[in-house]
Amino acid sequence: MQENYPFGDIETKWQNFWDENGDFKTDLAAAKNPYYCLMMFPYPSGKLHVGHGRNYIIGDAVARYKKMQGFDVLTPMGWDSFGLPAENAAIKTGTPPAEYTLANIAAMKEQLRAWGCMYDWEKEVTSCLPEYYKWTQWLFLQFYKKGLAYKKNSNVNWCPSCATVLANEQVVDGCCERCDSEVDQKAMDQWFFKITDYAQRLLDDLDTLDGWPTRVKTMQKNWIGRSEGAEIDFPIVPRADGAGDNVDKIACYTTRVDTIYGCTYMALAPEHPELKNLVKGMPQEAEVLEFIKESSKLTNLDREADEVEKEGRFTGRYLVNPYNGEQIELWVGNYVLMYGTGAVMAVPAHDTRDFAFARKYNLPIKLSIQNPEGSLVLAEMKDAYTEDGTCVDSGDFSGVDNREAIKQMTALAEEKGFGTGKINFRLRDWLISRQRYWGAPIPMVYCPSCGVVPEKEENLPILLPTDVEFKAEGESPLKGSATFMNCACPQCGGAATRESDTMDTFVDSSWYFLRYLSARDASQAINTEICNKWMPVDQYIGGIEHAILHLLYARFFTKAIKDLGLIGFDEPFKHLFTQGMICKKGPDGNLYKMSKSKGNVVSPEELLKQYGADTVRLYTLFIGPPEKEAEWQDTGVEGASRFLKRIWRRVAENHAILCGADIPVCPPDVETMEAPERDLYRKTNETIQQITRGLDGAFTFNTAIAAIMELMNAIDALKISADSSDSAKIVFRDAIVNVVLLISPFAPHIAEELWVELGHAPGVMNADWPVVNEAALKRDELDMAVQVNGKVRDQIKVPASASQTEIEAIAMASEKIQTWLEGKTVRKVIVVPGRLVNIAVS
RNA sequence: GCCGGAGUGGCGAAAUGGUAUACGCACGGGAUUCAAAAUCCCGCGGAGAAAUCCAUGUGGGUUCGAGUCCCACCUCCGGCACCA
Repeated sequence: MQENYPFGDIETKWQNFWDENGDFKTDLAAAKNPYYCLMMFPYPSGKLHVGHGRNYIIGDAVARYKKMQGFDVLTPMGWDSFGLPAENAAIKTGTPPAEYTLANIAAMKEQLRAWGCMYDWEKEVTSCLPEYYKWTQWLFLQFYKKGLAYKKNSNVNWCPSCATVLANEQVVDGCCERCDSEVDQKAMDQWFFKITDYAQRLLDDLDTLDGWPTRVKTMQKNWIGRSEGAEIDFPIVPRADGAGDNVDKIACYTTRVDTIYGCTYMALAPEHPELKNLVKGMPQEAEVLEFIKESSKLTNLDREADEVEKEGRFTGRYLVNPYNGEQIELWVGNYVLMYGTGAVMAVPAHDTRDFAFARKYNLPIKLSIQNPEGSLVLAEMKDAYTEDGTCVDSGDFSGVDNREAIKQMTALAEEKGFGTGKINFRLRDWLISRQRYWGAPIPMVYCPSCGVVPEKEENLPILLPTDVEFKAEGESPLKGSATFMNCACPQCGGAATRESDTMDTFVDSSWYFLRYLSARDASQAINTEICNKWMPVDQYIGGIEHAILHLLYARFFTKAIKDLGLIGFDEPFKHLFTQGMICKKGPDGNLYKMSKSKGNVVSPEELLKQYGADTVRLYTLFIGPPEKEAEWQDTGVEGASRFLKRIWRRVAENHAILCGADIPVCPPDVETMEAPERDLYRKTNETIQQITRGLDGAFTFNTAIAAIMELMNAIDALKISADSSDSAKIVFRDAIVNVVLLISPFAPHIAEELWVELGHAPGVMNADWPVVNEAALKRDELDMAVQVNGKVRDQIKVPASASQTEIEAIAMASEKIQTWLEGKTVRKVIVVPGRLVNIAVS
């Protein structure tokens, strides 16, 4: 056996072996013990850095571990391959998006392979290929039939730089998530998915996701934003001049109907649909219209500012509070959003924003909730009181607890017909239209006689045309393609035009995990039987950055597809693991997540050449707890490399002993061992126990690897040589074999090579995960600490069989302890078997 | 502002309420070597000559015993944020 660790040779060798052997191919129908290990599929940007690598390395370690535990593991990989970068590359270089994308996929496949990550490529899905997007389009049609896909003209988020609309989820601080340009509001006809129909289910089912990090569940809960309240109609006081209005009342949504007796004005959103009519012909009209104009300009900037001055204008109109018949002023306020009804009843005494607004414009303030101490005095209030309390000056409700009043007052509104209890969600419908080329075309047709018509299923896929021109500005490239745009109406056969928008790429990634299970099936999108067998995904692994967008959409799709009768489960991912990002110090000395723009990217190529894949994998897993962020340090890689070399060297140095025919092939026998051998044998089994426990609960790869390092230290402590006893050699060999088994999910290539060197048939990944020998863990004697008043004062050895009283006696007999007890009264002695004795003295 | 998470050596970090600092990195010393690299051995929180004392962001509390549990506060990170 070679003295030096030839990582380059063995890594190529075993990667080829796994391929040829089909070690990661899964027979979906025949599998008896399915385990679906899923990693978020990447956008094929062309190059992965070691930060991306963490996701695949963790996933591969889990897959290999589960395989050794006897599961039929499915680990597929695919490509989230529609999206803007390919289109931007086309604008820049003229390379067609398909060509650019497929070249990147090929390059990244090689990178993944070089890392030793094994996937069942027979199940590969590529979202930009017609075989896949045909079924994305098909799902769109099913959603359309069910009323889940609809078209609406609305104000949408428009990114001028990407020249496309964005979903609310893709707007961050008023800017485009992708390019950081400021997002405008624009009225457009757009396609939406009715995710709001599922708001309640998306919220409720979060409680069933025990295997998800609470952090992610909380983020989704906040995003869905459920609130319980009431919608109350305020009648409009007719104009003095007798001119009519379109409506005779304004509805407002409130979660605090209990404060309504303190309502002193109402404020409308500047975008409120009735606002312009209500002020028409009023003396205030010009001023209000000017205000609307200014506010709409400010909308985006507002979002970025921490606190924007609340401003408003009186409309000249009045409303009636239906509870007490009082007339209140109707205002327009820049702080009111077009959310709920776009109108808020203002209760300055009990809402911070209304308080500030009322102070600014000298509007009346009325107390309607008294705090439990009864100490609120209106004249002394510096800010609104927003807590619970008792209703005051609230007609029949005075004296009622405010939480109770909400129920009673809502009931009254329903009884009298001027209001109703209502639940509101912050979540809006999902805008999926994109005015871009590189996405799945929305399979809808516009016919002059039939109107909006869905394409026939048998005509799918609606292929992306190739006769298009890519320009940085202007309309969607699809609009310029006559071959694409002109079509026959699916209903009447007459000349018609296609929808020129394509779907948001998040649509593609909302169901790919189902498609892996029937990736080559040209006859249907989803194989119900196989899906029900393999889903939900046992372990999903990906970045925290997808906590809301992708994971919420995928959950919505799963529920909608279930309602279509295609699958039998509500939630797609049983366990979710979100790994932390890998950061590195940039040239300026600050820590950033790895990115090209910060100049702190570590490419795997150089590292693989210098150290090999196993070293990079080992370091990536050892760097820290996998769910936390970690800082990449080049010296750390060196350490991982050193450790693998050390394992290799131990096997090479002791090859004769490890494979020698002169040692009996039999399991270690605890009864006949000398003490040092027993210590090592115990350590080996303790290590197996610790690592197995760690990997089953959380993914404590870092401590698992530390445990293997400790075991290696213990192996070296035995100082084996040719002259050692058979018993010692057997224990030594057992320890080395277990090191190889335990490290194999993390550093699979070296493990495979050493496995063979140790005399086994090739294929450590198909070996059984080691099992603890309980007999090895037993001890005759235990080391225990003796504390006096909680401070360690001595170490004692006690027989493992000693009773608590016996342990106490041994502790008390210690000379050191005696000196600490001198002149003191022992009040209490606590014995924690196997750990310590604590003597409390006064 | 609201909701999460975190704060432990020079650094990355360990620790079911039970001996704080495992494991690794860096550093120092020694062995080997003509020399170096590699490797192997030893040391490595602070103060102190030592006994011993002090150390897990700060201050309190519960407990025989707290990094861990409770209360208050400080700092950092993430999410949400005029949602009525």
